[in-house]
Amino acid sequence: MEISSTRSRILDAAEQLFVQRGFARTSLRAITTEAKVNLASVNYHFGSKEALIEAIFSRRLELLNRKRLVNLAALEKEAGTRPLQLEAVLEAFIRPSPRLEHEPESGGEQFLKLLGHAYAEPSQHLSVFLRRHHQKTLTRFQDALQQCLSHLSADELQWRIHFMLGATGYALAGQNALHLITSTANGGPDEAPRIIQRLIAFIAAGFRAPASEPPARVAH
Amino acid sequence: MEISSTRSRILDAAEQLFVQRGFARTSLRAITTEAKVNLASVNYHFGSKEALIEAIFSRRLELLNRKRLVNLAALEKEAGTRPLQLEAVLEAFIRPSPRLEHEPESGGEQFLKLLGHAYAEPSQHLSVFLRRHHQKTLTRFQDALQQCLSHLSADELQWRIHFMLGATGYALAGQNALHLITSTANGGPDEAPRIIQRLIAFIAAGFRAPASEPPARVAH
DNA sequence: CATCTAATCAAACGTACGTTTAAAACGTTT
DNA sequence: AAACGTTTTAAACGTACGTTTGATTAGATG
Repeated sequence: MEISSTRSRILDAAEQLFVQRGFARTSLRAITTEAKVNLASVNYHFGSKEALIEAIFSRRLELLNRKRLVNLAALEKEAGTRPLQLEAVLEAFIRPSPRLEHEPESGGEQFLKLLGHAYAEPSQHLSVFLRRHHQKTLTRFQDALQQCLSHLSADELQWRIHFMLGATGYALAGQNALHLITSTANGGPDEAPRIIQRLIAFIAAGFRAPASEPPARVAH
Repeated sequence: MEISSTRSRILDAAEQLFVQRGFARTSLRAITTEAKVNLASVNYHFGSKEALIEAIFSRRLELLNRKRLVNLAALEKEAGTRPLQLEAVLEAFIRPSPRLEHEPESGGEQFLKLLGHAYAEPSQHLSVFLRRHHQKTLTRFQDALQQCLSHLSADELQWRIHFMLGATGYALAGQNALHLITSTANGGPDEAPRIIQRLIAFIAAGFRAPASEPPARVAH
């Protein structure tokens, strides 16, 4: 049973165009032309452009975060009473990113770029929406990481998670910064597993760093 | 001699509004109203909205990258023939970020948020512009880092620089992700030095991680 | 076959936008 | 004070946008 060809055609076309051009600079007319549907059908099926954007994120994020939680649960089950391995936890979090394990059927290869846009986008509404979607997953992983890294205070851990999100998002979302450096590294399509491996090595070391002591009060 | 009160008023107002609302959703009318100047003066002084955006970035990035290079040069001079210390190089790069050493006179406190927007913005024109501005600084720092980290291949180093940029930008640009985690960490205004210290500890450890070996070819 | 609901369609609406124009005001030079 | 280039101003232009409307079609229900 197909829920509505029109509905999904809009979602697919919109996602693709939003990735390429961003939210504001992608018009409903461009979306409906690409999707080969009538202009009014967006407002009919979704209500508004903003609601369409949310629908796109819901579709991907639910799957993404579910996979992350499933991975983590499997990890914990396998470990039994032994402590979790840091790298394994990180991999459980990062692996499900749509772009990495390219899933052609779901077409979500470039979705992470969209997440990047969303976090940079200063729309209050959207960021509240994203927070709601991520919260459960993040607190869950925070607990798991705290177990691996008992030498870190909760504060310190949160900051490092923050850094991890930044490094991950940036690494996966764009080639932009890659070419900032005169690049010898060409990102072939199958470099993805290599990137994730490098990323995890980098982040794991960052997490394992000794807690930084408070800054000394300097006279000037 | 004041170059033009109108010109700088536009730059200041535009920068502030762009940070708050993004590029696309900030109209010239909003900018000129905020700046208390005539609508047409933007096109008179800058030519177009896009040129205005570039002017804003030029103003900040030139100062930012100059400071970074000056810091690095001072570091090298001080070190003489001895190898540079990794943390010092990282600090030379990150410290000049306008938000951290808040310089009220230049008003660039929130400029990093704008950089975040720019990198997420899929406008080809803007990203080319930014690349041009950053290139010299980044290759310079890449060389310095390579000296500190001779165990890393050029490829591996570039990726780690990439990760660094992500973590840094994300950490400094937004409180967004902070509150993704149910946050006990409240970011007081003078937490900035603490953040930078944590950030450098995290990144330095990431850089020092042993080079990740190529992934084993798995049958499935 | 009649009836009803959901979906599609072409067309139009109102608005907000970046940009242009042409006149006025200003400041400096002669 | 006259002439000139520069800057400011109010008004308008044309366009592209998100959304709404009302008619039409399609498919299910009785």
